[in-house]
Formats: sequence, structure tokens, C-alpha cells
Amino acid sequence: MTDIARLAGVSTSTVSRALAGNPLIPGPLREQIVALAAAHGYVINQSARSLRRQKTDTVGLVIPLGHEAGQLISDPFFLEMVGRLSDEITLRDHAVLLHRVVATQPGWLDRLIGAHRVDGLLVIGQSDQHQTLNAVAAHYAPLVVWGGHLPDQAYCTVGVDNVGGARMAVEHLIRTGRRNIAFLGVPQAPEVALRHEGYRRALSDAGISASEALSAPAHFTTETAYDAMRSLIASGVAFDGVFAASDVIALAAVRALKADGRSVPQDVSVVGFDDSSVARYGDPPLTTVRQDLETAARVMVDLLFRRMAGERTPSSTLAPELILRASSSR
Amino acid sequence: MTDIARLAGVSTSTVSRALAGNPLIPGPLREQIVALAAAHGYVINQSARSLRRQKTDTVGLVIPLGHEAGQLISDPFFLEMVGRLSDEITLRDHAVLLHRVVATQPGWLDRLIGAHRVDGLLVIGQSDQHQTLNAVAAHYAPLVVWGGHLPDQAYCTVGVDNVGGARMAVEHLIRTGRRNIAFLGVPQAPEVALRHEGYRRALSDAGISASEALSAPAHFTTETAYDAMRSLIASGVAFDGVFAASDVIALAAVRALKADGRSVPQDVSVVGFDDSSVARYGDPPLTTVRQDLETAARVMVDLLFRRMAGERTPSSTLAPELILRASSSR
DNA sequence: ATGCGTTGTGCAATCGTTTGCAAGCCAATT
DNA sequence: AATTGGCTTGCAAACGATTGCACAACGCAT
Repeated sequence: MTDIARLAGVSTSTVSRALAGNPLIPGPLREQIVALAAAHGYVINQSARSLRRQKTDTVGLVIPLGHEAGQLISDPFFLEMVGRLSDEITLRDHAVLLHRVVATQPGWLDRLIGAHRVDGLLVIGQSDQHQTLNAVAAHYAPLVVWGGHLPDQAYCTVGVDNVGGARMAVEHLIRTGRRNIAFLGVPQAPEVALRHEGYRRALSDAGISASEALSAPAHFTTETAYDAMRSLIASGVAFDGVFAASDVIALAAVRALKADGRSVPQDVSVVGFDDSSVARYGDPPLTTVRQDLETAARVMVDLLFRRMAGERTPSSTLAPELILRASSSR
Repeated sequence: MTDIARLAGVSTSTVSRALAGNPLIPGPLREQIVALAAAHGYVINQSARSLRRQKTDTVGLVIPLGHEAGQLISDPFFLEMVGRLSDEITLRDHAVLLHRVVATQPGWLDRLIGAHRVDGLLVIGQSDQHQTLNAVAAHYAPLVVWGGHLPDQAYCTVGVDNVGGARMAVEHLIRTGRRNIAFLGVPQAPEVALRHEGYRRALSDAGISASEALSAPAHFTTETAYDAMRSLIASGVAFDGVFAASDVIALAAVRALKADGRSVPQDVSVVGFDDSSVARYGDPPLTTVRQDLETAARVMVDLLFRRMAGERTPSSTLAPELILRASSSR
């Protein structure tokens, strides 16, 4: 900047103001300086700018992998969410800092915040970090979390009605004559716990007793889901329907069922959750509970920016939609 | 930091050194300061640190969307790549800054670099920015690009042998008796152009003349791919095989074919490219050319870090693998 | 007591911006 | 001619770390 100032015959203050579009600097001079900077390929150093302004124009995107066995960001739903959120954040002229948090030592979130690299935080999925999030929300406002809505929750969430969505899925299975319906998912993550709750309620409303033996713990990865389905089959318990906590789990389950010689949906109806890209192209195409990611991302980013501006915003719950496809019989 | 220094009864220099694990500070004192910092939730301000050290411990992940009609990061292959690269970068204690570059005004890459927010850049896909990349590589070394290997290329790339991979795909189609093979993809992106080249060579080696009428322009999005397939069908040209430049395109093509009453693979064999997550679960599961993303990500990050350390590394080409599934007949 | 390493610490400059405050300039008013 | 006020512009102080250099303290040999 010093160079540009010398070239333009003014001080760095003037250059700084000109580049910031400050109306104190008269139009012609401002344009001349901007042109000069462009010609010399000068770009403002963001570290210095951030330090001085105490803001970074950057949003942190956090993917907690606390309860996951796998080490990587693999679920297509999460990845689509990353894409959607990035688009939305970029639209607002902010940069995106991606954080993949796996070894969740206590204080990881505070450290993220303390580093002052971001002006706000978007957390994709609560994982098993509900307490941490609650504690942090007490002193850090610009934080929006994608996930389930819990009763004792102090932070701002956006998410679909998981209980209602699960209910729609299971009621659909019951309506099409299924009685022994299995659940696939680990309830550590609140979203999954809520989906399990919806599953139980739908069953009990229909007068069906939910057997514990019908729930198998499957993480959000193909491998554990496949294994969970295999061991459910091996356990010998009878079932004619499966409600999975995600599409990836559902598709892995379909694969395991086929490997066992059962056909979908004739022998077993399968319903997933998310309606991520894989669901539509699945074999068979997957009946699933759609979460509208485009809206979700827009709402999350909107809430975050309002929080960054000092507003206190409430949580927001979106309506899920049941998408009927071939993996469940009519 | 001043506070911690006061509390510990030392100067900020000492605190800085203690926190950095500098052996100048004797063990016991160092531990005491570290403990004090932890107890007070003190975290080093990264803007200040970056400014002073002139490095950010951050890698930029760039997704150029120059030639794409759509506005967002949607292709699952790109997203999987983002996930894989993030994992690999995090493993090396660096942060990830995600850049989605859509309106590619000239100089966008220089502006990215000039802002000094990252120590190195990973570009996912050349898009139509080959010239830009070439120009920048002349003065900016820490840059690794995923994409096709071009003859006049000054920057470091990692990518599969696109010509060879496409050849394998098309030869497989020919071997199984297909003669009229269509190509789906826009050749603006070098990867796609190279795949088209492999397609042409395989045909001419088999003594089949490649008709221009068999190539349809499809972008990396479901919609344009679907439309491209529909208009190819509408054009009335006869074909019994399709080689698509990506899995997303291939699956959209399958959908369009089914909508027209043709069955896959009986009437038309379809082969994709990428082996992204959707391919395996497709209906029917997709024969495709696999790009090993795990290796790819590791190689890219490894090369980038060597370049950041000052080494001059050459480009690297990975071997593609043909994955046979049900979308093509044997 | 002096000299000389060795070790541990702090001073102060520096990284590249932004911005409050003051001052210079010029025209208009008294 | 002096005062006022509006525009422009620059000075210099932050922002919060890191680090070269100097110096203090200490033990030990002379």
C-alpha cells in the first residue's frame, strides 16, 4: 500500500480510504488510485485488515465428527450442505473456513472462537456435542447449528421436524401393511434420537409395540450400516419394513438385504431420510423424508448474519416432506 | 496475551515463546504459562499471528465454476474431493479456506493470492481457466491443480489419465458389441476434452467413424445432462451405447433413456466417469471409470506441501480403473 | 576481584492496515 | 482583514502477535 501511495503521490491513509470507497476522497482521485492499484496488482492484505478491524468477513463451517467411527467427511448429505452453505455465504461476500473437528477435546469450540479467524460459526450437525454447544452459546452469539431441536437448548438451531418426518415415514410403512418395522441409526446424535422418537410414536399410535430387538445401531457410514443390517438379519428377528436414519444407511441396508436374497420392496420396504442425491438414483429409488437443503442453507445463513449484526434470533424448524419412490410398496 | 503475561509475572515475549514451545523458556515456567493460558481460555489471535509471521497455516480450496451454467457446487465428485482434501489438510494441522469462484473476472486468482489469506492453493478442476492458471504459475509456486494434463502446461497437476480412462470405457462398449456410441459432455473443460479424445481414438482404432451427431453438450449438472440426452434422442440418430463425461451425466442420461422407453443395458449400454458415490447405488448400478479420490487427495496435498516448502514438483498422473456394473452388458 | 560463558528474560521494532483527530487550504461571510 | 466553515489530506496510534538483539544474573575458572 505504501508503494501505491508513493506512486499516487498521496499518503497511505488516502489510499486506504480510496480503496474502501470512502466518500471523503473525491471521485476522480479515488478512481485514479483504484486504477493504479489494479494496474499494479495490488491487493489488500487480509491479515492486517482483519487485525485492525477486528473482523474477518469470514464464516466458519464446522463439521463435528465426534460420535463417528469413520475419520472423514463422507455423508453426501453433509457434503451437499457444505456446498449449499458455501454458495449462500459467498453470495454475501464472506469467505468460508471449513473445520473438520474429529478429536473433540473439551474446549475445541472455544478455541475455534478464540482464534478470531471467523465472525460467526455454522455447525453442521450436533453430533454428541449438545452440552458443549449449550455452554458456548451463553457467551457467543453468532452461532447457528443445523440439527434437532431439543427442549433445554440455549443455542439457535435450524432443522426439520425430525419427529414429524420420522412419523410420516413410519406411518407410510404401516399404511402399506407393514407391521414389523426395524430402525437403523445411533441415537447419540439428537437428530437420530428424535427420528427414533417419531418412529416409536408412530408405532404406538398404531397399537404396535416397538421391540428393542428391531433397533440396530448404524452410524452415518456405509460400512457400519451394512454391518448393522447384516447382524439384524443374522439375529433372526422377523421384519418387513426398515426405517433408516439416513439415505446412506438405507441404501447400505438395501444392499445387505439383497445380499441375503430378500427383495425390496416385495419382502421388505425401506425408507430413508434426507433425500440426498443418492436417494433418487438408488436401486430401487429410495422412498425418503426430504430435507430441503436449499431453504435450510438460506435460513441458516440468514439467521447467522442477523446474529452477527447483534440481533437475537429464535430457532427455526422446517417442514419435512415424504417422497414416495420404489423402495417401499404402495 | 498481555493479561496472561501480567498474571504470570513475565513479559509478553516470554508468554509468546512459552506458548510456541520455544526451548529458550525452561520447562517448568513454560508449563505454568501454558496452564495459565488454558485456565483463562486464552487463544492466540490468528490474524495478528499471520500478519507477523507472514504465513497463515491455511490452504485455499478453489472450485472454479467458470464454464458451468449452474451457480452451485453440486457435483458429488467435486464435493467428495472437497471432503477428502479437507481431511488430508487437517491432518497436517492446516486450516481450509473454501473458495467458490463463479464470476471469473480476469485476475481472480491473483486477487486470491494477493490477499495473503493462504499459504497455498488447491484448485479442483481447471474449468476453462487453463490460461489463467498458466499465467499465475509463472510467479506463484504453491499451487496444485486437479485436472487434465495438457501439453503446454506450466502448473502442477494431479489427475487420472483421462484419455486412457475414456479409451477403456469405450473399448469395453465396443467389445460388448456396441457400435454407435454417443458422447455426453462439454469439451471446454480440459478433462472432458481429453475424455472426448480417448473416445475418438478408441472408435477410430476399432475402425468406427465417429459421427459428430453422436456428441451432445452436457454440463456437470443433472438438468443440462438430461436435456442433452433428450435432444439426442429427439434428433433421431441411432445409438446403442453412451459414454458420459461424469457419473451425474450418465445417471441423468439413464433417466432420460428410461423415460423414452429404452432399457439399460439391453437397448443402450451406459458408462460413466468418476465412480462417485451415486454410481454404485444407481439403478442400474453404473459401469464407470474410477478415479481413486483417496490417493488423489493424498498426492495433491503432498505435492502442495512440498511446493510450499520450496520444492519444485512435477505433475502426477494416476491410473484410472474400469468398474464393471450392470449399466453395460457383458 | 575480574573475566567469561551460559542461560533466561525483556525491550522495542515490525508485520500492513484503518481511523480519530488535527491541520491545511480556500472561498464565503462579516 | 479577520473569521468561519467546508473539503481534503496526513500524522500517528492502534490492532496483537513474533523475534533480533541486548542485557542481567549466575556459576565457574583465573
